[in-house]
Amino acid sequence: MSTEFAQAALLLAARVPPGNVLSYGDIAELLDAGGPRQVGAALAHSAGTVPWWRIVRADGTLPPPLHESALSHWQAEGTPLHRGRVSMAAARWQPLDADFAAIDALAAALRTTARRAPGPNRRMPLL
DNA sequence: CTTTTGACAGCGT
DNA sequence: CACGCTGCCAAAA
Repeated sequence: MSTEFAQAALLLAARVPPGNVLSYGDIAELLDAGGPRQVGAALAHSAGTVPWWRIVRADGTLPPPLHESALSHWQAEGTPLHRGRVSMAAARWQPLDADFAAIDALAAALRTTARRAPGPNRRMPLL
């Protein structure tokens, strides 16, 4: 079972529309919890259950093994690229007001459920 | 309790 | 553009 943060990170990642991306750091910042590395850890553990190619490093690249395979997805979705890497300025997802509401709710839920001993009934209020 | 380890980020050289 | 370093946060050893 994954941590609350991991679930929240994956849920948020799943909200990123095709053709857009968010950086690992963006996820952490939007959730106002953890850090880029925690987001990376969450995705690493997810094993394909989310559109992982929409979460990239701040410079628009992905670590060696993933970068190449991500290219086909980016091309298929029409993600703005620039010299083989994602053009962050153009591709970065700009959440709408409705999205922010959902994200804030998610972050708030995370804040209240996280940090307590892993009890039998820890549940993330889904979107 | 301390150390190591990551799908990271930013800055200096 | 490429390294190299430091800062970062949490989980695992």
